[in-house]
Amino acid sequence: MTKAGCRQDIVAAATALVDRDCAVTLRAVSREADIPTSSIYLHFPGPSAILLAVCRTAFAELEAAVLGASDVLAAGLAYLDFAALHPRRYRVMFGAADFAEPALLLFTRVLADPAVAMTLWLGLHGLADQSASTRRSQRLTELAPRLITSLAHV
Amino acid sequence: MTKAGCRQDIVAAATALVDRDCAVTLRAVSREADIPTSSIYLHFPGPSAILLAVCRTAFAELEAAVLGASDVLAAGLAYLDFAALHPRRYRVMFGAADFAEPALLLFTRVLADPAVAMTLWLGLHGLADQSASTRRSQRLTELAPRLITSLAHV
DNA sequence: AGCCATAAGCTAACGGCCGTAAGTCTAGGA
DNA sequence: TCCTAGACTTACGGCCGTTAGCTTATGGCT
Repeated sequence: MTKAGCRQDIVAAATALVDRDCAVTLRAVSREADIPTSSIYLHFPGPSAILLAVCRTAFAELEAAVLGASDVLAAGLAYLDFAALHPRRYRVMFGAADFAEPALLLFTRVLADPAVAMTLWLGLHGLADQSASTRRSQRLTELAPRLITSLAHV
Repeated sequence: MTKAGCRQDIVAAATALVDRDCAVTLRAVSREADIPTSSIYLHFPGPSAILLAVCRTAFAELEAAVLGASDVLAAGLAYLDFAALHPRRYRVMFGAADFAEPALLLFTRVLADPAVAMTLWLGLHGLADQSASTRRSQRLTELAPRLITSLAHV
């Protein structure tokens, strides 16, 4: 038997590339997953489809974390934790792909008022996006709870 | 006399590429500015230096707009206006490059308390980053003033 | 004024990585 | 046994960064 991997292996390999912030190219993915480049076409039509799959998987994880929280503060902190834990993945989700709409919907499930939900998410996103790129995380996490409670009571 | 352009032409060409969200490669810039590729080396050591110059120029413009505002609300709106007017440039500034520190400093000049300045900027950045990528701008601009005043009085 | 060193401007090419596809080989069911 | 579909190798064309080398203009010196 040969390998040629399965869809899941490919997504895992691509995710690893994202986390190391390498470019997600067919060749890089095939190297990472140790399968021939052209075998990828058996599972995906092209590179962008792989990236989309990575984002969908990552978003599902983020969604579970947020919905598993007991109150608004915990949900906000869970959101920020995800971004701090997987900074590159977070940036790809809202940079290359556009998962803003699903994220918004996510917070309307936590916080009924849509305007407040949007405001909260925008603030969280600003913080998450920046904590993803710099070494300011210390200062940022300190004021996260204040930011969240402030935004949730506009 | 020949062309070969000058530093300014190169930055302008690269900025145009960013705004059209094309990749800023030496060859793309040289095509855009109508100069030979290798002439770029007379002004820049490589592609990333060009992108940095683009970001610096854009940030100077953003800074002028924010500092020209009369009060905090106007400053916040000026910040958002810039992002809405030059969405790709904004994303490159805080994505590829990291202009978070300067932006933070900028708001400590508008708003004395550093913690409040940071909170305000994080909220603005979240909104700006998302208004840059989607057609939600309508809904977003409506709640911008509320967001700003709410954040500026944490 | 005439000449030459120097630097600017440019063409062309090298090697590398990319997406994609054509073609070969192999295993396993009809 | 033959046929089909998965797995794989190889190659094509394109864009990239970078550099070597040619041509042309410039400016100081005799």
